[in-house]
Amino acid sequence: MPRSREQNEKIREESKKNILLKSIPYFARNGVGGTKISDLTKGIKVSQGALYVYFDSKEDLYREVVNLAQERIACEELLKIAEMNVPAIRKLRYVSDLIIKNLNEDKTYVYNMILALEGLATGRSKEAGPLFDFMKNIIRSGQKDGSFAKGDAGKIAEYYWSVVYLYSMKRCNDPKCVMLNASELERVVIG
Amino acid sequence: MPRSREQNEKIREESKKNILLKSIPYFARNGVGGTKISDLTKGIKVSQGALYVYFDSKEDLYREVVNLAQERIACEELLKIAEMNVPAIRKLRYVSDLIIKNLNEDKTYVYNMILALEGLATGRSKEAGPLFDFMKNIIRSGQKDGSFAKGDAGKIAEYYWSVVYLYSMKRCNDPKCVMLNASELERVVIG
Amino acid sequence: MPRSREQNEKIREESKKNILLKSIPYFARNGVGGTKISDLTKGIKVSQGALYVYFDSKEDLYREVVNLAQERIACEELLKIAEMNVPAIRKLRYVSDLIIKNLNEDKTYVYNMILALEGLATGRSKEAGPLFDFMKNIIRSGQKDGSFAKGDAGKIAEYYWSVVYLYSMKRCNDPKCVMLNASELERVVIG
Amino acid sequence: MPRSREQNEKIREESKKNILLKSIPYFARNGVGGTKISDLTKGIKVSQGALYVYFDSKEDLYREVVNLAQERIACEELLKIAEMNVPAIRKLRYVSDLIIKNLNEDKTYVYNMILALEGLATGRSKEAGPLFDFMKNIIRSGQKDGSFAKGDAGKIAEYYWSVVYLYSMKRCNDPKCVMLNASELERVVIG
DNA sequence: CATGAATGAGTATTCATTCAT
DNA sequence: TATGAATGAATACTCATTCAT
Repeated sequence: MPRSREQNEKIREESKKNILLKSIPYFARNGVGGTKISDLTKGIKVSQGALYVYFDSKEDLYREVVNLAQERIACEELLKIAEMNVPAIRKLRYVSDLIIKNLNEDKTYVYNMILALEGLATGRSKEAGPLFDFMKNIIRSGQKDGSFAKGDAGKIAEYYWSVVYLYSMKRCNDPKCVMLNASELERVVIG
Repeated sequence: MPRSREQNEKIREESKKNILLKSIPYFARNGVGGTKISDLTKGIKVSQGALYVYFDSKEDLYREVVNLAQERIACEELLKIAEMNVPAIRKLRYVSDLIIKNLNEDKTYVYNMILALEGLATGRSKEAGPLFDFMKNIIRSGQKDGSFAKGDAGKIAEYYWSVVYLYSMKRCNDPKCVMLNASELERVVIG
Repeated sequence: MPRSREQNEKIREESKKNILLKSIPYFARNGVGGTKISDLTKGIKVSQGALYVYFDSKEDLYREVVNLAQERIACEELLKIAEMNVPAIRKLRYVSDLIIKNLNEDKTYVYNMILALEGLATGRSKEAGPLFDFMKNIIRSGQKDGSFAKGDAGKIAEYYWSVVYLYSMKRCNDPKCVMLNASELERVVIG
Repeated sequence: MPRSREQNEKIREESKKNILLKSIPYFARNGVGGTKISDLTKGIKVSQGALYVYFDSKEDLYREVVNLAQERIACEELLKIAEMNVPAIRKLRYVSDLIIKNLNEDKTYVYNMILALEGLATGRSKEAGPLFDFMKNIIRSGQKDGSFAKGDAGKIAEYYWSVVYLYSMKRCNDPKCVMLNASELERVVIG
């Protein structure tokens, strides 16, 4: 008996999601150029053919992986902090604590962060996506209430995330390296 | 009549230096993986054979290019600041001004900076070389006289250079992008 | 529907064997250095990529080709002669007849022989493998019963195979050249 | 004052001879394919350019090296044995003793022999040159007086030299290897 | 003529993508 | 659809030969 259209659709979705999720560590560790499709597919136990059913090219896969990583970083847990009714300085601390805690405890979080912020390190900050705007808003409100340093909120946000990115890279290469703490991370914002 | 040994020595040295210098923009813009030897040699107008006379492999060339870039960044002009008889906070400002000025005015400086700090972005901060130690010393002395923020001087130095690195990448991809200014750059150090 | 593991296993084995077998004439005729991968793959109608799926390098392929050639020469037909219950002198004649007949009739046999004995011509007689020991044993037993010449059995075996090798080379370069006959070949052993 | 035509001619001859002589070990050890011009010229302390003044190509140099090696093997000392007024069997022994003695004592002789006989191992026996005819004549006269085995003198000569060639290769690769003695070498001829 | 730096055609090897099963 | 063997264009590297000095 043939599967129904919905079942097929669901299976497709799941297969695709499976590939995306499992690809994250590979691209985070080695970048696009350093990741070989043959290694990747062997590692995630998917045939090369299957991969090309769901994605047009390695680049295409990479783009979708980055999008997924950004979604997973800019998750509800993080974004709802923006809506809290607390001063910007408290928001910033919540955010920083959350990030540092996750980077310390969750290797997958490290990978996602690297991918989510990879655009930063290659000068395509616009691709840093929602995280960028999220932080810019917090900074603006902190500057308004006088608790944050003055300056271009966009540049400062970039600043903040670049440090997060660098530390994510360090954790990725050396998972035992000492993490920065929240006040160190925030210094650039608070001044 | 054959050339003298010294003449040959000189020609060899110049050829090698020529390749190294002209390779800088290629590796800075595209990294090792993204740089094709055939493009590079065509671009710098040197035969592929000549390149392999002076370097064992693409990787070898890249390493030497990075070393050269580090030397050119950690030049006398910069390093003599460390020996000046002024407070750390003044030294820091001299350094920051110098860097920002050069990043603004000199595309080559941007390329050199990217290569010199590439190790940072891949978590191999030790490979950032003399720049790293140079900044650590300034930070330590600034912490001693109380003008700088407390904290692990190594981490803060990394912090500083990571921001420089990120902005260098931005300038490289978009030479018209707005540069950060000295006080923004220093905020993380001064706190 | 995907192939079963066994089907794939079989396909792989056959592909590898196919490459090995078809490579024999190329390496026999031109040696490793004289054989170009591009020519070889074009000639045997296999993509270069496929070759490198099964073999790490040209050298690796060559080694395996030599091993195969040795197996094919030291085949059952030949080796069972050693176990016959006849005097050494009869064994030697059987062996010589078999070799000469095959060299005369079968171009492939010529190629295999060249590859199997190539080690001889480069002074690495140990690599001549089982053929070498096989002949040494016959010679020893012939020396015991007095029908063969005295002397170091190893050296005499080398002698015997070197003549076989030389004639194989001649047949390879000029398939119409006059073959030596069994008694000429055996003279070195029988004395 | 410019050199006279004769002086120039002499200098040319000497330079050329120098290259030829010094190239012998390289080609003997590694063959044409295995010998790199860059290694060769560095080893014999001659510039690459100079080599191409005297020889049109690597192949050309190789041919001349082989010719020289053949001359040096088929030297007066050897060839005058043919004219001696002694039975063929004595001539053969003189020849065998001379060859074996030289192969044992003189590395250069080993190299020359390899080059002189290389044609044999590649089935181009005609290129074995004067040595071939020399031995054929001795064999014919030995067959006439009944002291040698019957058979095609040409084939037997090839036989004889092939063994000399193989042992030269062995000495070349392992100078400590045990040499064969005259009666072993002659067996194929005497029968 | 001598030199050795430079050339570039040639060769081995890799890897994203395709396709028969 | 799923599979992984096969493809071949792309790429790093080599080396006989040339040529400016």
